[in-house]
Amino acid sequence: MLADMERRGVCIDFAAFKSFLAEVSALIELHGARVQELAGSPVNVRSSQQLAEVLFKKLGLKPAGKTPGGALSTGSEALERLSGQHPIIEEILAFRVAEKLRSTYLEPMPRLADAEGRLHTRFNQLATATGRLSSSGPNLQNIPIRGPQGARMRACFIAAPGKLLVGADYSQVELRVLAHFSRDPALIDAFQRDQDIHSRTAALLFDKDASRITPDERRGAKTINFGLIYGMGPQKLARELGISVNQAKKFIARYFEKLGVLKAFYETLIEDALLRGFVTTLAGRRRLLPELHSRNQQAQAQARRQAVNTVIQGSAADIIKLAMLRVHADQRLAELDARLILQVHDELLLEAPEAAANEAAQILRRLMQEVTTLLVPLKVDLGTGRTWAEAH
DNA sequence: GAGAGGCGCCAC
DNA sequence: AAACGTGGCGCCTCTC
Ligand SMILES: Nc1nc2c(ncn2[C@H]2C[C@H](O)[C@@H](COP(=O)(O)OP(=O)(O)OP(=O)(O)O)O2)c(=O)[nH]1
Ligand SMILES: [Mn+2]
Ligand SMILES: [Mn+2]
Repeated sequence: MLADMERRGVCIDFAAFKSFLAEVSALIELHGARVQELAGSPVNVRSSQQLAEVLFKKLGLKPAGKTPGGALSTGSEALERLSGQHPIIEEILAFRVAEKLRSTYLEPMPRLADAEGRLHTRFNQLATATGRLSSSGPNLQNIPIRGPQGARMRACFIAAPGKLLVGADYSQVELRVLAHFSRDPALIDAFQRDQDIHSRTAALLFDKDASRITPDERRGAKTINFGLIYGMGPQKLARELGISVNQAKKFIARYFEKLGVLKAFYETLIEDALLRGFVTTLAGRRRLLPELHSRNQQAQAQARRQAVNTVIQGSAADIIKLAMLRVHADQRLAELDARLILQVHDELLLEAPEAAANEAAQILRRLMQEVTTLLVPLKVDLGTGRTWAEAH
């Protein structure tokens, strides 16, 4: 099945890639030149070492953090803290955004397409610790989606002439899996009422009605929700939310206030993992976590977070893999000539003849939702269109 | 020129 | 950068 998906590939819009690349290249020129001017001496903006030299020695800015290797960080989160202190910061950040698009997506991908204009990834089955697939050569699981540039990037991936893309993505999938495993009444209740926890968190964070939340705001809420359930600390939360560390501590306390059963589940899961030396997913996949017994507190804490994450992320991976087998085996989808082309962790993308797309979408949704029965419903969001931007 | 490690950053 | 986790890839730097 995965080999079929790899062989089939996905169609790309060369003209869209080309015009996007032209605009992005102009931005790289512009911001690159401004960085040179503001630095006062030639500097390779692509070199974090040279950049640190300019920012923290020449210009005397105060470093906002260090890298794991001990160097002064020039990562975007560290630079944003210096925003406003010197105009070069904004220019570096703008350069980086454009350069990322050029170097990772816009230049390489059109060159990798075959004679029919299709791009073929590899779906790796043994590359992750949790049971997820990975994608490489090129990676089609990390195509930009955020902001206007994200939408434009996704619109570069299209259906073949006469066909449509059908996208299906599990709603809040790891929160639902967590509700199932933990049996926490507050979580179970939320999903039995078909609530959108990401939107709810976004509404709280941005202080607006849940119905008026933008996709990017909702993505921000995901980071908070998954961050918190997988053990994010108050310092990072404070930074994410732009609040004080004390406020962040209170936020975390309030977040888990009504999730006592969830907390107890974490305890049981860790106890069990300590005893056995591994954790187990829904389908029985195991991950060994020897660091749970480490004398190094940091390594042990990391292993605890990994234990929790692996059960949930790995079970979500089990679920979609099973669904993919059902999709592949479905007679009606085969008759319709609706074919799986991509998997993006909890999303499936099919290519189907225009006239068949609607029926294919309904079948796909049903297969995904009903692939297994949890204590909460599995919900699938659908999209259909000429481009991946519309199908997501 | 190849390969490794570090950094940085895209996605889920 | 930080007590979220899971990935892959481009560029730089250093080594051989
Ligand atoms: N630990 C962690 N996991 C994440 C993060 N982003 C996504 N994931 C995992 C958990 C998600 O349920 C799963 C699928 O990602 P999606 O973007 O589809 O989000 P989700 O399904 O939760 O919401 P949605 O589809 O928008 O209703 O990937 C993250 O920032 N941290
Ligand atoms: Mn989803
Ligand atoms: Mn998704």
